[in-house]
Amino acid sequence: MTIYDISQKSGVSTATVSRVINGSNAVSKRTREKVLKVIADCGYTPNIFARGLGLNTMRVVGILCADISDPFMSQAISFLEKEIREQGYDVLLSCTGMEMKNRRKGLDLLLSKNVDGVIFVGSNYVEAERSENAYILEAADKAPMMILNGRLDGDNVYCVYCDDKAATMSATVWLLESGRRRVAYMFQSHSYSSLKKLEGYRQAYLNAGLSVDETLIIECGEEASIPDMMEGLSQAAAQGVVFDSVVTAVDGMAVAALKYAHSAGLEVPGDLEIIGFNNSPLCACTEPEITSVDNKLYSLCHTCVSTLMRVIVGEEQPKHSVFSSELILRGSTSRGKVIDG
Amino acid sequence: MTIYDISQKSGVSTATVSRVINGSNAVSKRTREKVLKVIADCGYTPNIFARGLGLNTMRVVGILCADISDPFMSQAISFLEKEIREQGYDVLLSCTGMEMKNRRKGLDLLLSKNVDGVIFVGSNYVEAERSENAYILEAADKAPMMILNGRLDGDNVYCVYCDDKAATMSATVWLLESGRRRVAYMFQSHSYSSLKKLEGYRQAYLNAGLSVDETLIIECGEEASIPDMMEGLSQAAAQGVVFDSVVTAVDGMAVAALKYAHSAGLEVPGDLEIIGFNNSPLCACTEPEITSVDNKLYSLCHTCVSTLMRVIVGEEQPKHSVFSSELILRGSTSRGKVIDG
DNA sequence: TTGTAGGCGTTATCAC
DNA sequence: GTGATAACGCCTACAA
Repeated sequence: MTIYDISQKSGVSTATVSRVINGSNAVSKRTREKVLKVIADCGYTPNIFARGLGLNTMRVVGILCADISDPFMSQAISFLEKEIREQGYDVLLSCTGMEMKNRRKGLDLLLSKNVDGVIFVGSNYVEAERSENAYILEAADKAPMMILNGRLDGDNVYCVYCDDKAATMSATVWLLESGRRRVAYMFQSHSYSSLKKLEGYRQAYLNAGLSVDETLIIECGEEASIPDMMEGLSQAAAQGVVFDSVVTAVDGMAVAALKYAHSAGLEVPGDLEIIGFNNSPLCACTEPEITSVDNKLYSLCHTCVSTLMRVIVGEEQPKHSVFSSELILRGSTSRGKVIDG
Repeated sequence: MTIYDISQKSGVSTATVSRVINGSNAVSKRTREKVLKVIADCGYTPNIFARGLGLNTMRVVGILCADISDPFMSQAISFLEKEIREQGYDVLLSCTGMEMKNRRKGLDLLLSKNVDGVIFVGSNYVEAERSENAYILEAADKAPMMILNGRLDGDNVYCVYCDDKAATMSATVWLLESGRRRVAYMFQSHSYSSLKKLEGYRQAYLNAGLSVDETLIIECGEEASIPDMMEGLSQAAAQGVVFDSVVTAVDGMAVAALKYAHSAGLEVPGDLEIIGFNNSPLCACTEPEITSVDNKLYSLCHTCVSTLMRVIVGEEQPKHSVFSSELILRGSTSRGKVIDG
């Protein structure tokens, strides 16, 4: 069943059928209805490949992420997919893990399918070191690159992110103002975002006129599991590091901190206050629930997609869209209003 | 840069270039090398749309799910995506929610992109009522339909699932054999899988020579949140329903049950034992951790993709692949070996 | 408002 | 082993 069959059955030319399909208004009402009826009767759908060949697009945007089984990423992708679909585009998904070689390959594969744009998901997907991101800058030649929760400057590269430095700073300040003096900071990756958060942590101490105790900065391996991270805290404690609160780079680490507290017989928030990052559903699964930095994921995703769509149609768009975070108070901190189950 | 340019620059025909690109061995070594060099020099890549038009495939499989932000689904999709990519196919993702109209539309959209196969993810995606699934049977005309964690019989429809009835039965039996007599069952959807689980719950009581108290079967709304589900248990308790343990249809409900216990001042597992379903990462985030039914998600996904690939190349394949589950013991139950943090 | 015809870039089928 | 050339199905000037 091709456009040619339809044109025959409805006694018009293929051009007219094409016009009807594409909603051109240069078709008489009578003709349109006649053709539409034949199309409906035959259950005809245009061949997407032929159309792609002519138009040089299949209306698809590629999404690249390290690991979709991560709750934060899957939440992001859930938002993105919905927005993208509403714009009449499809989503090609590629999960590459963190290995650079695979990230490159994933992007190339997406480009080889002539996607109309690429979205990089995950604060840890874009490296702090600019040279590491060269492959993205090159790719931007072929399609717009959208960086969600990361920063990268380049032609045809657009970033949508939360001010992570300010966010971690205010989380740390919150604890300092609650009277805590030994705020630990836990993090994993060396992404741009991760380093910004660390800066924010330091800034909070500096602004308070206090100096930073470097032993309070606890780094876990890139692939650390919950037990690994608990172990990290245990070891720090065993080595004499004293901390009365923890700020973490992601919620998963906050869960680990909570479980560490439980295993060490510490009461939360009395003995240990904990603040996570991302305000993911995980925060509502624990007891007590976890205070976390809401980095406005929905807004980020919405802006990301709408910016991309405008770029695709050739509109000038801001290279950076920056949102502010918000501290969502729950039971793992003691001061202020508490939202808990 | 087209295949024609390459043919000119290397002084051969487009046919030969095409042969080289596609690894045909009917090309002399000399010619091949010459062409390969030109291709490399020009950085030429074949136009994917033109190729799609000729071959009538773009090597893409569609994945359909209700909600990728659900940890279980995102884990499944993570596994599936990896396997699919290893087979040289790309993944087109569509999250449709549970509304039937949208599920239909999602499938149609995927089919209109001429995907080589469709995978339905999620035990609650395929309905118990066969007539509700008619749209899938029709679609099977155009591409193989793979049902992950659900059952549906039809031409070109393949199912890969865990024996949910047996799984829930053994979870319930486990509690009965621990001496519990008031095992509640919590569930949400009316999917095939969900009904099978309920059957398993009933069967456990029957096999033990006990009768089922229908008030112990607690149904939550399709879209119930954790607080909603906690409320469901509270209400049941308030209405005089006595239960000493809970089996749930998904882990999220087990989290809710745990939080209910906490709010009601019940000790877990002493006053209330809890068993979840799916063995998702959530189970390791709570205190105590949650005993859950492992339904062998990785194996399901692996088999699903390898079956699909074989179907695509025309091999005869089993219409049903059934796996057995396993109860993973953690701190929310009291008997036997406990894996906990 | 409608029709004709050429082009999009590959692959496949023939001959040679 | 290689080269012409005809599909593949749609879109879109350009003509009428």
